[in-house]
Amino acid sequence: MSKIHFDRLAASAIKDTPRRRAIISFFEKSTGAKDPETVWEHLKTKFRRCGLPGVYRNLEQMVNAGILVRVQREGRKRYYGLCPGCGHMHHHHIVCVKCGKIGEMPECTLFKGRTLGGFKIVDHFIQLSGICPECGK
Amino acid sequence: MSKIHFDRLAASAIKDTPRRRAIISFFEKSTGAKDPETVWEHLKTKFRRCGLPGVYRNLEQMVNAGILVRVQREGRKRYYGLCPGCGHMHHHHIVCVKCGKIGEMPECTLFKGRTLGGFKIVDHFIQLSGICPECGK
DNA sequence: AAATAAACAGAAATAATTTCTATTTAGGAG
DNA sequence: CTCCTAAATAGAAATTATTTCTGTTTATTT
Ligand SMILES: [Mn+2]
Ligand SMILES: [Mn+2]
Ligand SMILES: [Zn+2]
Ligand SMILES: [Zn+2]
Repeated sequence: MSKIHFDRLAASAIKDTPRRRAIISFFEKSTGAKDPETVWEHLKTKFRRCGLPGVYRNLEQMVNAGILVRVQREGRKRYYGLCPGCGHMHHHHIVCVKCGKIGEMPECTLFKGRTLGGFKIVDHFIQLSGICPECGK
Repeated sequence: MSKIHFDRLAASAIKDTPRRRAIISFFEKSTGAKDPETVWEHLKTKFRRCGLPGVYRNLEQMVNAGILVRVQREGRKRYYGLCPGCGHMHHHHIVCVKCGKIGEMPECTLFKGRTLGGFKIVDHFIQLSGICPECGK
């Protein structure tokens, strides 16, 4: 219910449009990560004219703006969800394997400036999956 | 030059075929991770008849057999390379951003049995990128 | 209100991967 | 060694996610 994502949208370099607000609202009202087509299905009920390419564009831009996260799951499809730590620095995410809810791994200094088998580590990507508190009950 | 990958092929559930041997040889002779089409281009010079779907199938099966690794890079294409730790347990890889060479993160107990923000961690995927010893010179 | 730049729709194209069917090949039994 | 069966394969076609393109609309600045 917090407005951090709307605030972030307003503060970002991309424009604050009805579509982008609707995308945030959709993610807030539903649980878990969604593929672009699912987001589109919803937007079509809100806007008379609405194209899938626009949804792709917006999702990517909102990731760059730090509002959304892109999560990697099985298969060759992308999924997006609200970034819980919206606006913070570099961090990683954990996705619930049951409901798709997204959690967060706030600080990560695991690989900072380290070397591994002679390789100097320059970047790292971590994708955790797990069971969220609700699904674990 | 070690035969671990051929040995592993012989020991695995999948058959030891000329094509699979040729795939291993190709990776041994060249440096770094390759996409399926690149592997195919090479195989076509070795076998008169050779189809891309077969290459896809073999690459995946050889990953399951622990001979190859699938690496995630930018874009929506897959890449494969020889698994240096071929036959060992669960482990992660580091890819050189310059030449694509694959290195290894042998033991990983970072997330074993842990909890993160209420999520019980059940699986994790780590993809590191870096600069290999040769490219670092 | 006019100008400028960003957002957008809709159609079409692209590119990677998968599916399908018929044919070939490898490894085991006799 | 020869036959048998299951696995492997080719080649064509289909699928699917994503991207590109062009013309129009919308938001923001002046
Ligand atoms: Mn990190
Ligand atoms: Mn691990
Ligand atoms: Zn859950
Ligand atoms: Zn290198």
